[in-house]
Amino acid sequence: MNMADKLSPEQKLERKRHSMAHVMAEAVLDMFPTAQIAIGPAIDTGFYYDFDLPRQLVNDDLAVIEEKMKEIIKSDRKFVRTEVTRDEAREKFKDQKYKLELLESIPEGETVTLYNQGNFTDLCRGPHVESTKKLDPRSFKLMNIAAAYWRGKESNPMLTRIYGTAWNNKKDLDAYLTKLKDIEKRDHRKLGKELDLFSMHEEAGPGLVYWHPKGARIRGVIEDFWRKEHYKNGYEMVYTPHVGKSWLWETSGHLDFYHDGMYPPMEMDKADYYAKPMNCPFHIMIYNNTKRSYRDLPLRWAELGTVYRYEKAGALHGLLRVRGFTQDDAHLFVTPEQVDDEILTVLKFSLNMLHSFGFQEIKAYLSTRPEKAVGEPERWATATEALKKAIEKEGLEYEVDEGGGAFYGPKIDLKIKDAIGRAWQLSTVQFDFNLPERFNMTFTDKDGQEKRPYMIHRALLGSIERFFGVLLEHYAGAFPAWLAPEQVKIIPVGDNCFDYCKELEGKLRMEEFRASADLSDDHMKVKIKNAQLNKVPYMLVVGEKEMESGEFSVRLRTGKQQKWGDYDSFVKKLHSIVDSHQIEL
RNA sequence: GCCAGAAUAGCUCAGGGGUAGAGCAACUCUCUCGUAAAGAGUAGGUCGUCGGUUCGAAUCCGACUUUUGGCUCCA
Repeated sequence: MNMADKLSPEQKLERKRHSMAHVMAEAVLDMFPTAQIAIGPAIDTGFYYDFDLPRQLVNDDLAVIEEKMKEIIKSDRKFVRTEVTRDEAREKFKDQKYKLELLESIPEGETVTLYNQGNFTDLCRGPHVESTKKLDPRSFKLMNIAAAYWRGKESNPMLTRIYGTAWNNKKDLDAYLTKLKDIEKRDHRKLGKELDLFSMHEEAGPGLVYWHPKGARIRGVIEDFWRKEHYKNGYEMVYTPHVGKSWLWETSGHLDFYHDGMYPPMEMDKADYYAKPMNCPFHIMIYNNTKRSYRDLPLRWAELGTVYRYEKAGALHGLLRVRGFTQDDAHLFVTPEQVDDEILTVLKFSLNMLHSFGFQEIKAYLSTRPEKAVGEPERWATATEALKKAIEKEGLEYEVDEGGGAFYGPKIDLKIKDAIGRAWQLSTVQFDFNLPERFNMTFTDKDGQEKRPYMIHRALLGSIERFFGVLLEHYAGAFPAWLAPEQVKIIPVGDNCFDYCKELEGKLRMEEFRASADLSDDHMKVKIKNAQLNKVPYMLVVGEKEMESGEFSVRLRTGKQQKWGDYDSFVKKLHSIVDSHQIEL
């Protein structure tokens, strides 16, 4: 019986991908005999291999390497495994400095193995397919050339990495390539430009977002909803400054530990002011403004607080990673007895919020105490237990990241899956044992003792910018009616209907719908096309027929026609869809 | 920050050592139209910025800015 038969389909595919990496290395060495080879593992969608090459690669090289790989695959080369001694391996790779380094890092006592196919031998744990004929020459594609540091360390030499994608067959490869195209079509940067939602400006600073009127409308809807829900759920809103004197950041510890992530200070009146990278210290200032009693707790203070963080230039990415963004932040200050209830409540709230925006598939990640941590172990235990109980009570699927918490407290992160199955982290609920100490926060308990409250930091959407980017990609720009920047486009058939359409627009606006009549002198078909391209959910085409009968036929952005009756029933129907936040049109 | 690619009209893009092109959008005029593109015309660019090479640079070279993909997947 063949070993391979016992492998799961995933393991088999991984083996193929890893073997592909070796095939690619052979092709590259054939092209550049003096190349140094580093590592070449299988990854989620294929494989890569890192090389130190005598010259820079250009995109055209990929096609050449790809052809060579196909030849190698077709020539049916066996993958041969050999066990060798360390000295034999050292001799074999005497010209390959990276391989020698890897060899040294293999623990004593572990068997050293080589894999050979054709003209290529690699220091490798394996396993591999038996022969290149098990690989489908049409199942892979070299994707891009990238740079990577040797062993991922910035101080190490830079290597050339070639990424390839590989699948079981051509069909799977094509499906993957189609998916990539879909991802490209959904790209929030592209949609943001096409739908005129936001922009960034190099003259005015990278990573800083400008919300255009249509983007601002959507953001406004999100924020209004967010505020309303928070009031319903027992929160109060606070507003705090955008800058604070260094005292604040020294006390919070940010200047010690988070200095690199902060914008540099502005000097004024001989004091240094910093743009806030977080809202927490400000909320604590409000807490500490008066003496607090256990009767006051829990306190739940929320703020759409705009923060500024220095992100590495190379890390910036559309709305998903920016330098100025608005957190949907809140801090909960609770007594020890309230922790369990409070955590459960905030988790439920968070799930409801995510559901409202159309995210149904949600997974939790619990991060526990790392080795270096502040705060008494009992508090950590209480907090971690509360988080875990809440997740389990909600029946959420979850993973535990042991020791993965921040030094100041355990946390739950929630990740949603979008329309095409990608995971995004949005919500986070995080205990903080550090700041209450540093700011000496207290409350007076029943017994007259001054005690330390538990402080919980939480964001449901994460940041508005990032959330908006994720939403945009999730819906591919076609927002549900309640979020759409424009809900109804009124399209006159001819200019004899303009007055009527104008009147209709006014009436719909009085109903608080975002509606407008297209009174340009374009032809009707063009108006429909424009509304369609703008992904306006509902189009009312109004001509003599409608003016006479008072009955409307609604064109959905899907192209479907619907009979919604007269004006009153149209309004009623639209209200029911919008007010209930219905996702479908 | 580091490596590599990119930057041409509002947008999408072509071109390329001899001085700038298309489509769409904009503007003007004509058409008044029944569910995704009516016709004609006009205008629009220091070819990202700064420097260098050259008789001549948008084109070649360098720096900078912005942007894209990487820099997490471990023999």
